[in-house]
Amino acid sequence: MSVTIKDIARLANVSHTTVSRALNDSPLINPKTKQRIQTIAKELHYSPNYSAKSLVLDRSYNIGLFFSTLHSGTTSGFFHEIVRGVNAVVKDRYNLVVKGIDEYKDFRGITPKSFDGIIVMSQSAQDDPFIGHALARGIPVVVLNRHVENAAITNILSDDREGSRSMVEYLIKSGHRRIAIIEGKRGFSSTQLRKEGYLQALSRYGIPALREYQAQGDYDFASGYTAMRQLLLLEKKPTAVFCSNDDMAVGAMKAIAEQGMKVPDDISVAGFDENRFSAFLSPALTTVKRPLERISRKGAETLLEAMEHKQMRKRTLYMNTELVIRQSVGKAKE
Amino acid sequence: MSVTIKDIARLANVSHTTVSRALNDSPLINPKTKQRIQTIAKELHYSPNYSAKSLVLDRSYNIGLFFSTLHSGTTSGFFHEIVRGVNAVVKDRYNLVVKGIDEYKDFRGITPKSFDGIIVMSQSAQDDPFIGHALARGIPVVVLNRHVENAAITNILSDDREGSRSMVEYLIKSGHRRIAIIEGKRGFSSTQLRKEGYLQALSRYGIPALREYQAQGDYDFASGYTAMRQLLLLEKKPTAVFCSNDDMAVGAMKAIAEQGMKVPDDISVAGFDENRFSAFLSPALTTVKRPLERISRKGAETLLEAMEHKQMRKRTLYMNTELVIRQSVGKAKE
DNA sequence: TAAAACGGTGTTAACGTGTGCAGCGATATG
DNA sequence: CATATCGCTGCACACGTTAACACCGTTTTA
Repeated sequence: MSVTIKDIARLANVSHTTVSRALNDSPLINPKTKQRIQTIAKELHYSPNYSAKSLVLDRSYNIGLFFSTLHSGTTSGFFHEIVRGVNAVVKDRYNLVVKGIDEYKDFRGITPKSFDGIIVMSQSAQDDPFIGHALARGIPVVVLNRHVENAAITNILSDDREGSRSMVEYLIKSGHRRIAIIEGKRGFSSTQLRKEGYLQALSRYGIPALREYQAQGDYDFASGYTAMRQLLLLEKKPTAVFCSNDDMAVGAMKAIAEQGMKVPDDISVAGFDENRFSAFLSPALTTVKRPLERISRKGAETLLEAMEHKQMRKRTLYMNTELVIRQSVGKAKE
Repeated sequence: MSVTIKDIARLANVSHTTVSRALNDSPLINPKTKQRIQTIAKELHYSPNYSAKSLVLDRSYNIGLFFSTLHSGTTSGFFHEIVRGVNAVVKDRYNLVVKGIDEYKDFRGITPKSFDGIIVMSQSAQDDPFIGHALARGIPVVVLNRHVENAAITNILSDDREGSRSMVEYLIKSGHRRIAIIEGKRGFSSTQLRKEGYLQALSRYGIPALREYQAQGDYDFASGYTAMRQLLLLEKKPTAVFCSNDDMAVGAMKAIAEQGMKVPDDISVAGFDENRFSAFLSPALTTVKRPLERISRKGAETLLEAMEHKQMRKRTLYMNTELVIRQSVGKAKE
């Protein structure tokens, strides 16, 4: 069927051991023999059987990239950016296996023999059993996007609380006092942190946090729309809305437009994430940039390094968020 | 280190052969022994070494999902939807390896031993060497999104030409005569097909296809914006613009708004793809729905089936596109 | 000049599974 | 009662690769 090192050995009149060494560029082998073997291998289009390599070398050549879910709450832009960032680092050195944690009935398949390392893009504490399992099995783990207290994990994330606080402070400095929030998916830690930032900003400026200005969303377009409609029903409408992500901001702007109101003249809208489309909305969206590509690259690099040294350091890396000021936020009128 | 069938065999006082059979639920084994072994295995948290299984069973447990590229021209919504669709079928039966073809320097790593099957989400003829390689190695291949003439390939795609033709016909029926197109990424076959549909529609209604109404894009938001700006510079502005995907339609709408014009009153905009956000734009985008999730699910199912029967049928499946009429297209004025 | 070192190659076992075949005792058959 | 059948289990090998160790002829060293 497919050609093995034994086939090459036969043709080169050497043992398969010599072939193995030659192809792995071992210094033990005579350069001329090595050359001869390598050309034969090339002619036969030899390529190693990775299952066999895996078995003896005890490496799977797989890296797992796990999302809490591939569905609700994981936006397309987010997903795309992460996969892209990780793959850019991993290249063709490893197979990148992309999965949603919620696709697994049990985690028996998650073993050190199947995954040389794992990156978890974690949204909520629901992922902890998964992370714990991987860790217990001795697999090097990097957790992105969420802080997890543990002995042997590197965390890489943006400081969402800081980011949303500075955004809401920006709204306040623009004169807004009636500021609403559309929250993210319930149970996601990013939801919690962004909310906290919002509350902190209000509290710093002595603005009371009104319950009716806090609307639940789930990070999807539709939820932003629905939540905004609710907010617009209020007697004392907010003059500014902080949306916990850009997708919901799109939905919110839709709801506003439907009422014949204008952004930012009648109401200001701010987002979070800096999606690719945000600059191309009308008006362009003022938002908080989260360095997702950097986070994922750094995560992949950290993992590869740890895999090499067989040592994962416990540490937490924060990547700075950044205010992106565009046109969707204006000065408050009154 | 980790527990193997031999460890279990020792504890159960049987040979590892018996353990192997018991765990694979072979009818040869006495039910009581089987039961005993299975409980021991469970207690020890045994999970098979897939590298070893792979070696002897000659299966990798990997399915490759390859995109032409993970970068320019592959939109986030598209990417997300495909990965989601395929994973929904594959579940935890296989590892889904997600890669961009352009990440490979050479294809030596693409062998039947590394991939039990491959799904190619193909955008252009540039992928043909890759597809040819996989085929030559005897790997079952399903190609989505593009038609490839070959002996042993199943193609699954939407009829983009048909879709764009019916969209442009809809524009014409709405009274438009000066209809522009913003094309997709150069070299992508979808770009070509959608253009053809546009031209066919015009020709059917005897409307001349003007060169200055055909603007180049690359499927990204920014390119839609830039292209639309060009179109708005024309003396005889188009009254309707067909954008080859929804992302570019967003960019185009931005450019229109910047000129103080309104959609659809001053100019109509149509898209293609039916992205998640399209309903939430203002105005909501009239577009062509491409059944991406269905395509990817069907692709995955077809592949799995072919892998089981070790037989890939040559055939081409077309999935219907669907006109989604919303508010971004209006009646022509004059 | 004998012994040690060296460069290059082969022998053999190992990694953890699955499987063809032989073997065993108990039961059914002639 | 001898033989065939049946149900269950184990032996031995295979999959393709790497690696510890042995080996052997040549060169260096004492």
